Amino acid sequence: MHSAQHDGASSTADTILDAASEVFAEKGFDGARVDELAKAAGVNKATLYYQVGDKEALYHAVLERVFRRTADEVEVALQGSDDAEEQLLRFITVFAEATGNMRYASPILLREVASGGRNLPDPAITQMGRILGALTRVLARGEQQGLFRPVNSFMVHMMIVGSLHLYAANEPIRQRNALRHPGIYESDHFISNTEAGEQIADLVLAAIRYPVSADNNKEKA
Amino acid sequence: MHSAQHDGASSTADTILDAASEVFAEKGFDGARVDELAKAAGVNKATLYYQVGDKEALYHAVLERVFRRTADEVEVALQGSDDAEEQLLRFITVFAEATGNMRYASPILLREVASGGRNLPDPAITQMGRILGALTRVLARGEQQGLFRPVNSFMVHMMIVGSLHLYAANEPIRQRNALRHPGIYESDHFISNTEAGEQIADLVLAAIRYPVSADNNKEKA
DNA sequence: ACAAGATTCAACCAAACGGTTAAACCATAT
DNA sequence: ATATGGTTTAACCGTTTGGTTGAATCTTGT
Repeated sequence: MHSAQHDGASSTADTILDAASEVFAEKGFDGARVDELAKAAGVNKATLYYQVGDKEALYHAVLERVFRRTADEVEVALQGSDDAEEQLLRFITVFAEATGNMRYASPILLREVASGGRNLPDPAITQMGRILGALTRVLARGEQQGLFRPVNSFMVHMMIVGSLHLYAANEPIRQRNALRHPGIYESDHFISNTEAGEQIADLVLAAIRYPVSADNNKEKA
Repeated sequence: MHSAQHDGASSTADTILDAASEVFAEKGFDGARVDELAKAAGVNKATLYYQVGDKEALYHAVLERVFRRTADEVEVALQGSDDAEEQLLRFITVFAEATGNMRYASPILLREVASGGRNLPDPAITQMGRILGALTRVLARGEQQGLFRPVNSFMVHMMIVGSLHLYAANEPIRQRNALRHPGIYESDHFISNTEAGEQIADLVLAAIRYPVSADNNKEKA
């Protein structure tokens, strides 16, 4: 191998992918300029074409990588437990953590859905399928165990993914809205992504779990 | 008024806004071409500039209109009932209907959130606030009435809006995924937007309602 | 030390883009 | 009839854009 890349060290291509993830998240595919992508990665534009390919190839690579990472984290988190409730809790909190840490994930996902998957390559769809599959298995197990009531697992997936991505991506708008109303501070609008995950987990569990008893639950609040 | 517009008839500007809503939904602000916007409206490009203004002004007008329409429908739906549970049900189903009918609404919303509100004018934020405000009042009333447990109403808003917009905008990807797996047909992935609204309403109600009794609920499934 | 391939770069290009212009069109009032 | 002002249009323009090129510069095997 005549590559400049040493073992373990991050290659030029990785540097480009990292930078491109943030630029694409901020500007979207059409809004991002190739000059800007190159500049953000600190390489010449021709280097970008040499290392990754054209703008579309770069975008595809970014997409697959972000979904693969999320899917990996989720699948790992579900190992080592066979209690469905525990697994569901882990699924949601780990998903929330992942989207909170990869700040570019939510904007990219939302834009891609909005465009009808116009630039979504098949490998990226496969990664999304891994995430949905994991949740579906957890819900099925919970139903078998008599813990969860039967639900449309795809809609539960929409609830979890939709609320957490929307909340994470929302942040700039929430900030701006707070500036518009300097008098009042809505603490509900500014919880961390982790807290958001916990609250969504609480709500989703309450939504699908067979209730235990009316009096028990009232005390939780 | 020397305008060519007669009472009630739709003006050239309205025609442009209608067409632009669909083009912007499909392509996004950066992806939409002004020539394309003009062609979709059936007018000359200069007419578009004369009637509405530049590309950004057109986009702003589209945004405010779509959020205003949704907010109007939601607020109307809540009138004529003072039962919080009934109101919450109406909120969700009407919201689902509105996003289902205005097919451009979900892509536009998702893209705008993804971009951090970069092109979001203050009037549009005001409209979003009307929708959130309506839900917040319903939840507060339900809590007062002893029907709902105390929850972060912003996160409940994220759940409802996120899941329904994500589901609606998702459709092309679901279709494509179905083609990728011709053997299996996942009926859960292809319910109508109305049905999706009903399922989300069911889940959200279960999430925030004080449970009545374990045995009662098991029979509902 | 040197050959050879891998990698990076500044400069360049054609096409596409958002926006403008001056002229034409059309309905109405007098 | 014709003047008036709102409205529409084809043609045009300067800039930006994604992508390319050939030369320069590293890296490695011998």
